[in-house]
Amino acid sequence: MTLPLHPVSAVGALADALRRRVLSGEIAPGTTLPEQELSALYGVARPTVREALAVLVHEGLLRRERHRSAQVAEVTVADLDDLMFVRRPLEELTATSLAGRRVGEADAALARMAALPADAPWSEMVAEHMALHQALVVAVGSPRLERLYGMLAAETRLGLVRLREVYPDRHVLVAEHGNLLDAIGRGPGEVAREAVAAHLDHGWGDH
Amino acid sequence: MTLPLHPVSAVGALADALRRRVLSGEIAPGTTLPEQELSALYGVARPTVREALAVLVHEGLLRRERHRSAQVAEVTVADLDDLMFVRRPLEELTATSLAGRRVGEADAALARMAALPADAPWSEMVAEHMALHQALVVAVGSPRLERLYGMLAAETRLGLVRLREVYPDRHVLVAEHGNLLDAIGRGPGEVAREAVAAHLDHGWGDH
DNA sequence: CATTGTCTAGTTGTCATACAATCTGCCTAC
DNA sequence: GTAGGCAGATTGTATGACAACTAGACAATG
Repeated sequence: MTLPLHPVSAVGALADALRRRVLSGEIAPGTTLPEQELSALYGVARPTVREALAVLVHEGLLRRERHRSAQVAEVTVADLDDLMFVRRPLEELTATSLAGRRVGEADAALARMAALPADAPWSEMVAEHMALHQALVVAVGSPRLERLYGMLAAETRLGLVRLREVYPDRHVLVAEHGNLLDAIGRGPGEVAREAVAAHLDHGWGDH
Repeated sequence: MTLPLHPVSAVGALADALRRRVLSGEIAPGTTLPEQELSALYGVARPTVREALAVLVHEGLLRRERHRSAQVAEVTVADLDDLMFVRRPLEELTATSLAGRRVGEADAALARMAALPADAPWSEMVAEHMALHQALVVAVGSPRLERLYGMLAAETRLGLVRLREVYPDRHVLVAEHGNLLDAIGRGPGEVAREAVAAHLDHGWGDH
């Protein structure tokens, strides 16, 4: 078996860089991103910029209309609700599929989350949180589930960054995910599914 | 409210054309699609071709590796299973969300399906079938559900074209979908969900 | 005053061309 | 027969250009 080592393409690198800046909040929602400007800023050709923008548009981080500059997406409360609406069945599918299994990668992410110092930036918490869910999805071993979840992941993360108030105490977040992993690892499918439901309900029913 | 009328872009038109040819089976799985060739064939520039290919790759119709021509995806049985695996929760979500509603567009698609002459090409059957499911998804009104389903739709369709043997008698297909729409329109969420499960189980448990 | 027509500047959509990096297949040498 | 290397083909990226389109300002008209 050959290991896929990832030669970075210019588009990929640029997409990564932009994604990081958007997710960190450095580029505010609504900001326009003219292609020329990015081309000059990063020293790449405009077609390269276009492809990178297309990637981010597909991820839901940017929006683009004909003959108008790409804009950083504004995430409304309605968007977050919609996001949860479609995320739920996928998370449930993940949990029931994994029922009875313990996912090492997810446990590791939880451990890193728990080990974060109290004054660590919220964005790191979010990053580990996403890594945990991502690990679960990958463990299922369904390429399409992974693709679908990936599409939602970036947008979810963008939303989380803006909703940090939901979890005033970070320990609650850690504990909740501990329960989730336990329920998946221990119980039959039904238990795992309920744990997911409880988890998703917590921060989202009210705002 | 502004109605979105969409002027066709060159990329969009090219993507449509290629999609049609792939889905109709005119271009066999495994066929390579060199960019130059397409560029010359359709009389558009290579960057335009690249963007169009990127769209189809995202839809799962084509696969591309670095420095290799794009290929029409081969749909294995494992792929179809995986496809159903992720489609199921989304279809269930759709059905439960719509429970108690009758979707005019879906009924119309069903009617068109029933009206197809016995010797109509199978691909038309497939097209109306997809239109029906698409109509249901759209009726839910969740932009993200629509996006996710759209990603799976093209691939599903590619698979259906190769599995026409599942439904030797077309009337069965029509009847089954009639039942599905009825169950959704009539019953509470649970009934609708079961109807979906029954529908998806039929052609797929065995092959 | 409100509406409409027009102009201008800026940005994107597309094209043409070119070159470097890389893969593939074939050919040669051992 | 296998290893090594060469040539052709194809993609990845860059450069430059022009047409199409949008938005905003401004003048003309009712």
